[in-house]
Amino acid sequence: MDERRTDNRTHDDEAAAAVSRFVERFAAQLVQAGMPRMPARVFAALLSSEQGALTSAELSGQLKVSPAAVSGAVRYLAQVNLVSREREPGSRRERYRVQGDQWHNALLERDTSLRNWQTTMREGVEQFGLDTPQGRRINETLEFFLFLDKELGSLMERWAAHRAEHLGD
Amino acid sequence: MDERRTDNRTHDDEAAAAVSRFVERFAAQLVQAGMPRMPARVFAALLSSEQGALTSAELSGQLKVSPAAVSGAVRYLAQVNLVSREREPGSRRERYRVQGDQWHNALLERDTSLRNWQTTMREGVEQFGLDTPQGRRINETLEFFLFLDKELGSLMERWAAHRAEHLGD
DNA sequence: CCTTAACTTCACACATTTCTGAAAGAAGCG
DNA sequence: CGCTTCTTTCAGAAATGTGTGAAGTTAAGG
Repeated sequence: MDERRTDNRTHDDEAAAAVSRFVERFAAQLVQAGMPRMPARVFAALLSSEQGALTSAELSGQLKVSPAAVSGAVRYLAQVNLVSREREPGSRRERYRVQGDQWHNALLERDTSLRNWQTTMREGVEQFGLDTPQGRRINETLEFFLFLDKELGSLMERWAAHRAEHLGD
Repeated sequence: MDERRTDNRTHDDEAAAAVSRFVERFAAQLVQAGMPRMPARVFAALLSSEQGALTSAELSGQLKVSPAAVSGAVRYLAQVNLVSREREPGSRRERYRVQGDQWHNALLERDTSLRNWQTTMREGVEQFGLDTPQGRRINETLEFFLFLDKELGSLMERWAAHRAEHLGD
């Protein structure tokens, strides 16, 4: 691991490879958590980029995939509010940026997902009735989701506070 | 266990179909949350069953899949601690049971998953260093996971309390 | 022991998902 | 306008995932 100042070429390659290793590991974890592969890789690359933003071409080059793949991945990420698209003024290039702190929120998927669970569970309770073991079991799950919905709100508030305090204003 | 009435047949079929509809909807939601298809269906069926437990044969019949498929699904579910296997004493039958309340915990994946995130993020911070924007960004994510780890503990305690009060005694 | 029921493993077929190359679509700039 | 550059769409190829039948493994019960 003794990399002297031989020349910039190998040095840069090393660095790029190291970044790539982290990106792929990060992406793998996102995949495990249920995110499709390419969106995961794109997101990890963005988060690991200096500006927190990259162009389509940069992503395409760095991840060694076609522009088409990047396009699809970005569409997905934008849909779940993990990246925003910006037009660079004076160029046709589009720049994709990670939503700095909102991605923590997204991880807990509070918005729609939780509500969907609630309605599904409510239907189950209705169907089986509280006079059956199944009904009561499913009702408990419903209550759990209601509880979560309530609690996660204040949890994120506490996070915002913690964050402000720790990382400075 | 026996057929008495003439209309029992249609009545039972109705009921079974209704259960099936709920099971499939439930399963679909689990799939959307990242669970493989067959494990999702098996889990939903178990949770919707009267005893919260079914045998391999019952699952196979109810879900209209081969025993092999059930086997694979159960292996997955056991691995993520969503079901436990029980041997029925006087028989070769195996019985799979939902982990009553522990599945709520599992949903929040506190155990291993969160730790894995932490180590991945730590590696990222180390690699980029806190003197880079990337490093700081990833560090913030690391802090978020540490925060979550801490908070989810007390959240689940509160849930246990809420639950005991509401359904307990 | 041997039989047999119950579950598991494995190789393969079928389906779905995911990525690519090609072509069409937008938007700056001369 | 029309040229050029970047992005998106789309059909299809490649990769992955998923479920089945058949053979293998384990253990109950004669």
